[in-house]
Amino acid sequence: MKLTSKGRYAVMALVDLARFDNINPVSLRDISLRQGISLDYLEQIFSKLKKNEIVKSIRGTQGGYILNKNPNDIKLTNIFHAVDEKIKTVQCKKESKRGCNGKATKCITHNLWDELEIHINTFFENKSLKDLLNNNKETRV
Amino acid sequence: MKLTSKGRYAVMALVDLARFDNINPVSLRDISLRQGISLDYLEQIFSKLKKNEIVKSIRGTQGGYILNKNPNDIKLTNIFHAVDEKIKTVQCKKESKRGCNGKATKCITHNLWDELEIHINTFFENKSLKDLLNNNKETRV
DNA sequence: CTAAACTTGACCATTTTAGTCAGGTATGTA
DNA sequence: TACATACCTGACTAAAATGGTCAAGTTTAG
Ligand code: FES
Ligand code: FES
Repeated sequence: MKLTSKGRYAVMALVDLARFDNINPVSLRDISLRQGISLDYLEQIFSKLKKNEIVKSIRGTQGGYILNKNPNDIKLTNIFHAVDEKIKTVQCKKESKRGCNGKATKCITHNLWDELEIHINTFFENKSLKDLLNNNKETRV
Repeated sequence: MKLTSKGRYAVMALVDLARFDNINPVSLRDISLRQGISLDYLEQIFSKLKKNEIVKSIRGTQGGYILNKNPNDIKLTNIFHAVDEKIKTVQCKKESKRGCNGKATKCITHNLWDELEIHINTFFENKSLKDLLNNNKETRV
């Protein structure tokens, strides 16, 4: 059970972006340098963030990305969803009536994993980009 | 972020075992049939559970496995640890002072992932095999 | 007009996962 | 004592996921 770097980088990059986007759009190049993430990889990630309306892009020289929402309204859930970082604890398809073993009933641990998934998602729903900014300022002082 | 089937099967098999081990040891063959898990794969898993003193084995005809502890004392944490199902949210080495980007300080999201890891582990520490048995009985009624 | 920066899509090496396979060894029962 | 049952061990591997790179654009400020 581990986090993929896609989700990790997405959050990292957005925190960086949120810090600097007050004045000008922020270029991926800058984020790449500051956070040590490959530029090509960042492009993939931001393409998805844009499709999900979390950021806006500005083309041309001096272009870059800016947030499309208030940091307080961008939850980790939104970010993870955007870059396909899925929380998958159950093996079966949730909608299906069949269990993961192919039987007609759900397996004996199905409810447990479902509970776990809710537990984790709760964490993500309660964290916004704003929280991370504050948190980071605190630890800086 | 997903659970591997090693962890999932381990818990599934142990719940099955806990239900039937009152009278006789339970053979992997039976668990395999009831839960639809490959026998060869179960053997790998139980080898680890045994090394970690979660189950005991009885060889020969009519042999099988029995729990080595009270179901109330077997937490999900113990099971996951035994089969190497690790929760890995941070990228960096925790003990190291360096960040995941190779820099001298921890990255701006490190604290967040650490918090997440604690959040998940709390869930596992508070769930015992006993809870799962009860839970399952309840949903059966 | 040109350099900076976004855009798109194909491609790929490595690692992890989820097992299988092939041999054992121990022991209760007939 | 034979033999079937069930544990035990380690090597092997196909398929999927991961974590990127590479190439070839388009857009626009200056
Ligand atoms: S995880 Fe849903 S049926 Fe097993
Ligand atoms: S996750 Fe620990 S430094 Fe980035």
